[in-house]
Amino acid sequence: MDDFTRKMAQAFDAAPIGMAVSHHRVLGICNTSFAEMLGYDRPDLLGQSFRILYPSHAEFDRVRDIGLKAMEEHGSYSDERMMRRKDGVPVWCRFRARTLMPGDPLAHLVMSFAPIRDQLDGAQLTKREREVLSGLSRGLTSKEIGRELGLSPRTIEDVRARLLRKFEVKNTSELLSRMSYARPTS
Amino acid sequence: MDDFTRKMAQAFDAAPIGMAVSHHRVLGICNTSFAEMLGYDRPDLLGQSFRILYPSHAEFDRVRDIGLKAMEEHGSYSDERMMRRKDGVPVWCRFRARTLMPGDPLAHLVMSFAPIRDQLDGAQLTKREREVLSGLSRGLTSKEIGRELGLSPRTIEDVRARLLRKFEVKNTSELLSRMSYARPTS
DNA sequence: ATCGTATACGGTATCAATACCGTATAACCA
DNA sequence: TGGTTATACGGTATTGATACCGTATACGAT
Repeated sequence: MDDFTRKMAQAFDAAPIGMAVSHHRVLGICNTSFAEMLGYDRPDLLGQSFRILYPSHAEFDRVRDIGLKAMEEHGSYSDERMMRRKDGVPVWCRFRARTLMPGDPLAHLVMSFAPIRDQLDGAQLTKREREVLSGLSRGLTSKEIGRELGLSPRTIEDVRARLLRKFEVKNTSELLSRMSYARPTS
Repeated sequence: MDDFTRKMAQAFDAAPIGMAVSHHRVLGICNTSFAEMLGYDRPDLLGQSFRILYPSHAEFDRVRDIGLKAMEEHGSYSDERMMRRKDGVPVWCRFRARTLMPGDPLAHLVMSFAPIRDQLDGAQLTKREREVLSGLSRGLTSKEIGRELGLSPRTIEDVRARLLRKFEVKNTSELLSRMSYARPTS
């Protein structure tokens, strides 16, 4: 066996980002990061439909055609989407895909999934935390976010402090550099 | 050779995100996306020092120890950094790394590179601005960045202010959230 | 039922960030 | 040659962030 092939396979497996290959929305192979990100043991995923990795059947249907045109034209596509962990917890991901068959993109897809909150390890954000994070990413002060949400600035500082603890970061700048963006989902 | 290995190698190669493996800062293997992102033909990269992929020797030295501690503790590290294309154009990237040897992290690294934006609103970052931005994304204060770069904290504040003006943002938090790839540009 | 956590708010103290004022040098460009 | 920008540094003044102290309610889990 070719040494390069072996090394590339090892790199795929150990990649610091979730990766998977699908054929017509059925998972062919994936790496360790991918299985871990979604809370599965890898063998349980092989051959499964991607249906189980989305929050709902509707969402699964919805994302199918998204990006099809881009992949037919450019061979690749990227967006942000919600995935569903085995325990039901939603995971926001930066999703990237490249098709190996531009004529029928879904026939052979190579995808990468980068969890947006990669330092959090299972903890999820509360509604308040998402709301505050949204304000912070827009450069608002605690006072301004408080006004926006109808709360005392002190409360915003509490939430902010909780975010810093959760992510084990020193300040808001480091927090935002670890996150992409957060919008309130409810 | 088993079929899985072959498929994983193909997935590595065709991944929609730049990937590379290094041994003590020398590139072992990389995929097509990685070579394309940096403007090289892949064969020209194999066996090369990562030095040529950074904007300067100083930058190359500077990023070496960043994240070492995190990798010793958690096995992985992630930040945002500037890479240098073959034609000299800087590329701002989301960088992720996992080490296969936590005792000596640089000995065997698997990395992914996701370009954040090809041009930052037309604004080119100077060397100083990149250095300061790097510190800010790690949560350092002006005083700490000044120490790291051997400059007065006042100078760091000047550079920081220039960054805020360039990107038309209110504060450092908004700056760093705009630098994140996942945030839709306004 | 008690524990932990999220929520919400008050105070105080300290440090950091930001915005101004100023000077100065060096580089580059029209 | 003058104009612009980046670099580098000093001062001061104000606002913001962060870390503590405290209280209180609500809710879910063990």
